[in-house]
Amino acid sequence: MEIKLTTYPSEPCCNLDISGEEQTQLIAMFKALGNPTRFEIMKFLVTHPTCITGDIVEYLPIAQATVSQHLKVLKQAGWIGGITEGPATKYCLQEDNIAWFREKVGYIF
Amino acid sequence: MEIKLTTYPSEPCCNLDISGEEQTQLIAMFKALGNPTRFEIMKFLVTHPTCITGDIVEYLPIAQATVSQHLKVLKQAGWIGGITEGPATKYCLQEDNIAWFREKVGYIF
DNA sequence: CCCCTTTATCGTAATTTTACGATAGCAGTA
DNA sequence: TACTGCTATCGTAAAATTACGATAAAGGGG
Repeated sequence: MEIKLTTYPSEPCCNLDISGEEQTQLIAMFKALGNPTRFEIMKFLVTHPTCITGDIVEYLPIAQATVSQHLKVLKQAGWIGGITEGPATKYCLQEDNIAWFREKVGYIF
Repeated sequence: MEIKLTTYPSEPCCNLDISGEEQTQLIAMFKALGNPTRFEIMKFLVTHPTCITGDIVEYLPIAQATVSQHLKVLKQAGWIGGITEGPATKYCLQEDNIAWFREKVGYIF
């Protein structure tokens, strides 16, 4: 027979069990994705792996300098990585960090 | 026998298959959590369900007005809900929205 | 009704973010 | 070496965010 508690403590819908460096890293990733332009860049990279900066500039309605700045934010947050390829830079999703994000979010929510 | 492709298209590590209103909502939730103070408020609410604003003000080293502002952001993003209880306001996690967030993130990553 | 408690909002200052044009740097090519 | 193409960085302006004190609003107690 199952005994059910009808009073507190009730089961919280998430634990948010994270702290320190990991929390800082996760917050940085949240912050980076909390911007429509950067989210679009991420989506573009899913369908256009290893594309170069110019491809993204061509795709988005914003200036090249702004795109470069957003790419820097995404890179520093760990979402993407850039590889210099001649005069261009090829960007791609940082799969290991994305996997880490997926696991952490899956655990704390 | 399994045939393995060694060239593109390779399997992307996430699909980010979202758009429109849902994407806007998700970005707003990312943005709201992309702030250390607001993240701490969320963590506090996990361990202190239905606490009032004053409890959070007491816990955090920032002014009451600032806390109230952060609570507003979290509420508008859908993370929390507030119930007026006499002169005070009881805040709690918005479980349904959090569940939605968990499912969406689980799907697109 | 007056006061006290609690919280949201207002006004404002400092900081950060976002965006752009201009420029510099770097790799490849003629 | 000069030139072209591509991208990062610089300088700067506009907008948004963050933080605070002061004030207003609203509920409950005397």
